[in-house]
Amino acid sequence: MRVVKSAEERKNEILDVAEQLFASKGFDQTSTNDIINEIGIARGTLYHHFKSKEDILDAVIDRITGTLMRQAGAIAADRRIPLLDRLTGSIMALNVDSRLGEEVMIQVHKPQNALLHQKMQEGMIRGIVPILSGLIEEGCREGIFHTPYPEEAAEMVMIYSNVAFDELEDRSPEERMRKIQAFIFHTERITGAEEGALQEAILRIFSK
Amino acid sequence: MRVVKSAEERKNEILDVAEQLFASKGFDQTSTNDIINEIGIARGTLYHHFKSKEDILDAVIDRITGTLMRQAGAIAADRRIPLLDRLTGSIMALNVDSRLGEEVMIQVHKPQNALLHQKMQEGMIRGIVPILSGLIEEGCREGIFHTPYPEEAAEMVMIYSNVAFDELEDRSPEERMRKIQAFIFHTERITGAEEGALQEAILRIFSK
DNA sequence: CAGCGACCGACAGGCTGTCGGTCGCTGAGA
DNA sequence: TCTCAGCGACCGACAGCCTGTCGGTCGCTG
Repeated sequence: MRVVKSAEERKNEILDVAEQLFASKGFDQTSTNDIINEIGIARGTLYHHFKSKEDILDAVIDRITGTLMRQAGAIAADRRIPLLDRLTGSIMALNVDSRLGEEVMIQVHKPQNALLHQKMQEGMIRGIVPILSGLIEEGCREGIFHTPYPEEAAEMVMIYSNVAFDELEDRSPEERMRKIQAFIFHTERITGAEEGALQEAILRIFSK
Repeated sequence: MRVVKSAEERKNEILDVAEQLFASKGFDQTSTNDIINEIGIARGTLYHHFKSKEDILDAVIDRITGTLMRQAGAIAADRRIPLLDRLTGSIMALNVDSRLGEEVMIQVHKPQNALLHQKMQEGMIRGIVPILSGLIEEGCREGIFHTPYPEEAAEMVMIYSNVAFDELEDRSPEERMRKIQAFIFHTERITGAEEGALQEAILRIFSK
């Protein structure tokens, strides 16, 4: 049967299904047949809306990173919140909640999803680093942070949290806690914050 | 024509060709046909020696990371060299020379080679982090470094250098220099070294 | 000369992307 | 209000790849 929808509606429908399948099986293991069978459209329709399978992946990632960046950006720009809390808050916004990409985030780390992971990481870094480095610069002017390399500092923090927390899934709770503690400690050192300052900010967020 | 070789010889022949092809075209873009045509063997022969295409990739990566790790390990263990020089030396051994994997290293960063890149990174981290963290612990005992998290410090330094220097290829020389300076600066901060200490060690290496 | 293991190549089954053609919807003109 | 042309969403067969399998061959060695 032939059901016509607007291009935008159909595109989103494809992205929804693709995101779900990529998340549960990985990109390589998901065939375009899986996608079109799930939706009930023909091969031609899929390729009418997207020029390749990888094009679909890119669009899925754009949607997710866009959402994450908007959330992080909103926190970073909210001047009612103390600066340190904005920094920790926007980093945490990337690794936790975010309803939309949640499933993807869980599966993203499997070895099979290398392309997904890499593209996502690239997109995140491009989008988030400027936000974080803005916060760090602001902190330098306020005397909270001290570093001649705010941008690279942001980059280092982002990259580490992205890669290292991937392998956290299958660790013991103690190990996880240690890694997180270490991450906070190193972020303080890199940004030149006072020791324990970020730690406090994080406790402040959780106590709410 | 039928040429019989020992299993080991044939395996290495396959790995040599695969490494070269993966490096120049990427893993996904290299078909098993490319490999067997280049060597002049049949499909069955390839699958007699390796159980899958990915198995070949794993073997290629093992060879490369093994070589790099041996080099870095040798430097790290050479007690005739000052500790700081051993640290910088073993990190540098991973990103520069290494004749064998050179071509691969150049192409590894292309977006298409995501799987190659990720597997390589994982292997490197697993192998190098213990070496570096050993050096850092040693430095802590000597009073050169100061950190409660030597292992995570090593991890952070390794991950960053692996990811961030990927995108360095297409930057201006000034930007590169800045990134490298920043990396050294942050490594000092993370390890709790005196500011400028690593910088000096690196200059010492290059001046030879 | 037997047996092992390196080697062969046809084949099954799956994949992506293409292309000529169909059909529903919309809006302009009668 | 009716008609009809054109646009764009949609279809599905097909070409041309791909990986991995399997029964069988043949060289070497003891």
